[in-house]
Amino acid sequence: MESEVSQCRVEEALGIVVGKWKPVIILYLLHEGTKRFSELKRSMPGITQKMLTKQLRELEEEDIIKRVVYPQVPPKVEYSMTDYGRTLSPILEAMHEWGTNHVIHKQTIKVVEKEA
Amino acid sequence: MESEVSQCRVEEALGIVVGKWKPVIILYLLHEGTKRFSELKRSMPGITQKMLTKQLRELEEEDIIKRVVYPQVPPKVEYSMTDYGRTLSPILEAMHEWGTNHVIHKQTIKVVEKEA
DNA sequence: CGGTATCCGACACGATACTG
DNA sequence: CAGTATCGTGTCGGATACCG
Repeated sequence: MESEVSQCRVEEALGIVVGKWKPVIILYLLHEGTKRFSELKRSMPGITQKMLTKQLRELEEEDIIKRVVYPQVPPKVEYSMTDYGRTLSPILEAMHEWGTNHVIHKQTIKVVEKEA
Repeated sequence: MESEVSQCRVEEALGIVVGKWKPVIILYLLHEGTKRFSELKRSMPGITQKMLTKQLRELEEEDIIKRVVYPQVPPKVEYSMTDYGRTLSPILEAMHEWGTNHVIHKQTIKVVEKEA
């Protein structure tokens, strides 16, 4: 098996989860199930409607989340993970765990550097 | 356990591996061991010296890779993964695998859409 | 309620040239 | 060989305003 740099498919996965709010959205929907647009917005202080809409559309485009519109007034739109989207769960959880540890590791590095 | 959006640490991990060439560099060093700057450059067609240097410096900064300079003429610099950097391996491999499957999945989606 | 439309700044990335 | 330095560009994300 040749170690061909050109056939690295990490970018394919990264492209899905990269984005200021995408990991948060995915983890939130994974843990909380189905949520309305306004609930998502309320759960993410600082996000603008434009950004939330954009990130949701991109995730929907990649079949990670499902968007259901209820034709009524006032409008109601619900978002949830697709079965396929749920396959991202191990990766996201692994990154969350690694990231948590990394925060600690960075402190360790700084201490070592100071002692040197 | 509260599902607090603000304490999502996925970004911490993402910040390390995001970058046009970082996943490629990491996977290459994971698989091939220690490599010189020129070997890395030769293995990544299209990368510029500036970008390679920058990505390597950032990975070194986070203690993912190790940089060893041999004080001689002409210069020789070797790069390799740190033990800590190797802890990224499961995540990178998982993303590579997921990404490989995603390429196939996208085709499936398009077919389904056309039939609809 | 759940969106669009428009403008704008920051920065990632690239091309190119120069250096100990 | 293994880098800097400089300049240019496109995309991402934020602020703000308006709409069915």
